[in-house]
Amino acid sequence: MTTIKDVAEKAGVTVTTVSRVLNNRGYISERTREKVRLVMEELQYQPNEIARSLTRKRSMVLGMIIPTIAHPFFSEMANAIENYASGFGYKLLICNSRMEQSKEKEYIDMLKSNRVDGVIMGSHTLDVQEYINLQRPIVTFDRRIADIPYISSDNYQGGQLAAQLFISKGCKKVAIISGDLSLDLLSNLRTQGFIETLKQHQIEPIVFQLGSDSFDRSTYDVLITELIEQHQGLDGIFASSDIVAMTVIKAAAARGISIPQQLKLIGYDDISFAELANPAITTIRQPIEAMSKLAVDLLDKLAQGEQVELENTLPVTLVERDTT
Amino acid sequence: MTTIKDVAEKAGVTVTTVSRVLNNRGYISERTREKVRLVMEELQYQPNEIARSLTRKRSMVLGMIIPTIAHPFFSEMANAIENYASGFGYKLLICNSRMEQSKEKEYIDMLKSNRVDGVIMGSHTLDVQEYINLQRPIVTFDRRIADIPYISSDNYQGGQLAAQLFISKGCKKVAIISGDLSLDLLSNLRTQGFIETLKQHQIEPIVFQLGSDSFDRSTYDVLITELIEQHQGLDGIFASSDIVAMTVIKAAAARGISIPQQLKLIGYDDISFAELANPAITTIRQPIEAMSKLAVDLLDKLAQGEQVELENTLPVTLVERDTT
DNA sequence: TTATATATGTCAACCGCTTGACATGTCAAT
DNA sequence: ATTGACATGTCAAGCGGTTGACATATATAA
Repeated sequence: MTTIKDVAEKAGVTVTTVSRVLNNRGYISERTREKVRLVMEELQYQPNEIARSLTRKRSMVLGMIIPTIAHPFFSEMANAIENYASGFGYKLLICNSRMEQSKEKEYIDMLKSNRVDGVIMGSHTLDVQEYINLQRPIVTFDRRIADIPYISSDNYQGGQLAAQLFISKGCKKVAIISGDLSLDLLSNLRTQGFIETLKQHQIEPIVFQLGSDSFDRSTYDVLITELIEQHQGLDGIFASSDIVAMTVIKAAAARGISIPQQLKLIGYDDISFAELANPAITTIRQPIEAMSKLAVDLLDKLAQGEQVELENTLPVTLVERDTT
Repeated sequence: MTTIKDVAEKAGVTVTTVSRVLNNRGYISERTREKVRLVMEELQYQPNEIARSLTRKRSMVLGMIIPTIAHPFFSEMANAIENYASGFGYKLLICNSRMEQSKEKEYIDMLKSNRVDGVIMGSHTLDVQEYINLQRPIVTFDRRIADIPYISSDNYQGGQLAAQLFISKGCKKVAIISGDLSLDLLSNLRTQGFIETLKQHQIEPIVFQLGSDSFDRSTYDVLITELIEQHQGLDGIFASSDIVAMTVIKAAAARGISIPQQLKLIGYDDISFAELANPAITTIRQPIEAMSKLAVDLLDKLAQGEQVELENTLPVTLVERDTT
């Protein structure tokens, strides 16, 4: 590959000069600048970013550790992050932890070794200490860890909104399908908001926990079928994600339960499939785009040594479609 | 950050020795090895991979350029690729071209500058030459470009399978919703296989092209509604992707057309949502996992300077569910 | 005329690690 | 006593760029 030296020689200048046009610093006449640019073109010169990263001590790479990019919520988020971050010149490294501690640890070390400029944590199986040892800008999604800035949507509000909708529709016997409540995740506030709001209206919801392995869809249907069969007469289900909601739709259809007539259903996330589902899912929309931008902005600020807000909670909105 | 020098000093050896235990080369006594390892632990030493990449001339990074990671087909593929590639020690850089030439070009240059060890191209808006200029291992999906190895599923066979299923179900008036046939994509062979097979049975399918911007879902419903209304009495639709199929389901439901009774529907890809849809979609399954592995294997071989097969077509399978 | 901004060059250290060349020393086997 | 495998060290160049220090030359403004 052609190096800066090759360019310098061919252009009849020194590497310092070439470096100057490359980085726009120091004095350079338009003449020289053009000459150098031309040679770069001719030689198809691409500066070696690895070498640059080494000296600059900035890799311009962001790492994102998530359970799996195959999950639409994460893939939509990764998409938004990459789109926005690329505007800053950042690249995005994807790491699928598969919710395994060992993988998560490996990735953290890897990102550290690769001197990424920031880490976005969307998978949280490790102890607090491991994250802190990262020693570089980091933000988490939906989990509060020590002094690490976190981003989340207003889960409590999400629960409230869902509850209020059920109430306004006159539901009497409702259930919430939650994630693993024993995990220290902010998303569990949804359940809290949901329950508390319903209680104010003298309704005691059934709480149904989906295992901790909640990114594994294969067990969903069995569990959800179980829920529906054990609790006849349910007239409202608040699912912890749109994917779970889709499974509920299928389970209901299989039993001849009509949605929304007999059973009302609310999802969570508003991934693009929520609208595509049949019937289209009423859901609590997380502001994925805004959360993604915020993540990048925070990391960028942290990288510049700026202080940032630790708690970043964005509002959710109810998107009513055809399941309520 | 602690460097190899710090480790060497603290362990009372030279950097050469530390480098030796790091890379497992040369003679090293178990004693020294342990001593060095211990110091690494204590100092929380993480070798700077950027520096290593610079000398080794291998970044251990793979780049993947796709229209958008938000599309389930690509996110599932990225997931499979990342999972498999991480076993080789490769990291995955995601690039969303959004089907824009300028972005695609930028990413190609970026990957070149970052000296990635391989590129997976799933977005093809540029001229052949641009890809060749990349000068490093590259594989493409679903497009044949000069001497670049490509991977694709057997699209023609996919079209055949769909056609045969319609025939066996006794469909008489069928349509295919294809992508942009003017693009030089192997996926267009689906249409060919479909049409040719049907013609052998004296059926002339209606071919309906979805614009080239086929990763933009927003226009789907209007177009598909149009198709259904303009061609009353359709009893079979072969959609170019499961997502399109989901839109067909909705459009049909909105018009009271029952699937599969009145209209049979076959999707393509078998993304995980195909099964989750209501009704579950009968589809042509692309072997995403196998294709992904193959991509990594090919790149890895190319990186080692080995020769690889240029044409890599993997068989598809029909997965019959509830829409046929 | 003098001061100052502009334009370029030379030189060399540095980023953190790898690696080849070569020297030296230990220890066990012959 | 000799040989050779093993263990470690020293030295230094190289990967491709960046950057500060300093020198010099020209052009322009005061």
